[in-house]
Amino acid sequence: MSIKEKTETTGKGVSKSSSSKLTFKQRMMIKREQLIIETVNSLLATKGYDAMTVDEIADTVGIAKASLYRHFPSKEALAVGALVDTMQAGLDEIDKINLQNLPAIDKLKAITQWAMRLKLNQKMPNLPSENSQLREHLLAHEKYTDMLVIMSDNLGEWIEQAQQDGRLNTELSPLCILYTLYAKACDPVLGFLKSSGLYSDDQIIDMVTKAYFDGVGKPNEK
Amino acid sequence: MSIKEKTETTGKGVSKSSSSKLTFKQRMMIKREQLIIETVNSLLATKGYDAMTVDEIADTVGIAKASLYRHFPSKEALAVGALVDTMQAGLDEIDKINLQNLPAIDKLKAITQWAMRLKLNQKMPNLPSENSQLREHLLAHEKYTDMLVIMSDNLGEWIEQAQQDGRLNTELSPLCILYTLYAKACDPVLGFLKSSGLYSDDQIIDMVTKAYFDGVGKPNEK
DNA sequence: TAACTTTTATACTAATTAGTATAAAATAAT
DNA sequence: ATTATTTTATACTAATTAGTATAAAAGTTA
Repeated sequence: MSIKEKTETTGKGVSKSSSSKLTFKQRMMIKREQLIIETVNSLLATKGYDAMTVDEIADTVGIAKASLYRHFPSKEALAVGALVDTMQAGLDEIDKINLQNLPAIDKLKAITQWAMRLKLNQKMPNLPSENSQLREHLLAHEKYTDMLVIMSDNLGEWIEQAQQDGRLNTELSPLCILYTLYAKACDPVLGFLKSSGLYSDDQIIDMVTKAYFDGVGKPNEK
Repeated sequence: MSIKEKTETTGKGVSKSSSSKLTFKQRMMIKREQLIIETVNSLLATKGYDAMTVDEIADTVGIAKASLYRHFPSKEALAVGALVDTMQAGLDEIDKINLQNLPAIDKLKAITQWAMRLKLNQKMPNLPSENSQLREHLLAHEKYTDMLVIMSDNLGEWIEQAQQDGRLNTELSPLCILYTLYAKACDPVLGFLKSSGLYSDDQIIDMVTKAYFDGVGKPNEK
């Protein structure tokens, strides 16, 4: 491999900031890396990290394992790459929502529903379990933690604004609301309701949104 | 091993119905089986099925692996045993609650809080992920599915009663409420709030109960 | 003490799987 | 066409781990 043509690999992706001058090869590289990430996200969503094998990823993507390892140096790097990608998608969505001039409460509903739809489509990776190797790695990964902080700051602002607007329960601390909001992204209820076959995705999202914001208790008298 | 003294093993436990005439050995057997189950539940709660190893279980219990396999024939049987045990504890708790003459809504709060406390104490086993081997095994295990049906029927009655009492949101289907209730037993929010170090267990349970029944939205004006 | 049972420590097997090495095949570049 | 590069298929290593075999140690019963 000539130095001139050396492309950025190992999941860092071909840096998007390096102008629009990309060779055909680099384009293909990016395209395939996206496909890999999507596959890993799907497998993380359905099977979880431990049960997902690298051979399986390669087979699903349709490339040789050796090629996979030219993009990402390890299974953990694959998972981290997928989680970072999903986090970035969340940040992008937050930016998009911030462009519209909505009340804070509606911004919160919008991002919650975005996450739930991802989960329903089995594209939301499962969080690694509490004491896992992967979790430690994730929290040691600066890019990921940076993104997590940015997202939490942004959601935190929305939450505090919504409380000031009198649209969020002020008996609950912002931290508690933040965590419960994150939890919607991995809520098993969505999958259960879906597999019941009784509801459309939209109905499910509607129900769970109501349950979350209005509570399951005391009937809603409109 | 003489036939006379053959004790029930393999996780079925020494049948409690077989009178109170138990030899010392049988007592020890039961005692140890309980210890094993507790250990497995704790490991399932903290690490999950895949990351939990049989050697680890044996070490934690403090017995040899061979002895472990005299109680349970496989790793899956260990996990199923632990899940059945937790399910039984839930059914026992439901019976206990049914003895008190509470409004249905308070029964629902009571069982929810019982489950959350178990989770906070890291004794609530994590549900196996959607497409896992263990899940299939569980759903093929008659005892477990029977218990699940009994529990769901009982909770379903409470839910419908509470809706008739005007204490549960009637916009939500009983099925949706049932699933969200089950989800409280594995809600990651509890662990997050705990690890923040800001709240006592009671405070956490109080907050999450409020969030669940009253909703995070629209402030509670009492 | 002597006969019997259970537990333990240890070492093994067989299966799985992350990651690597290599040579052939395919693709691209000149 | 020829050269350089990349991908692929295949096979391998090394580590992990579920489950078993075995003989010594510990405990129980008579």
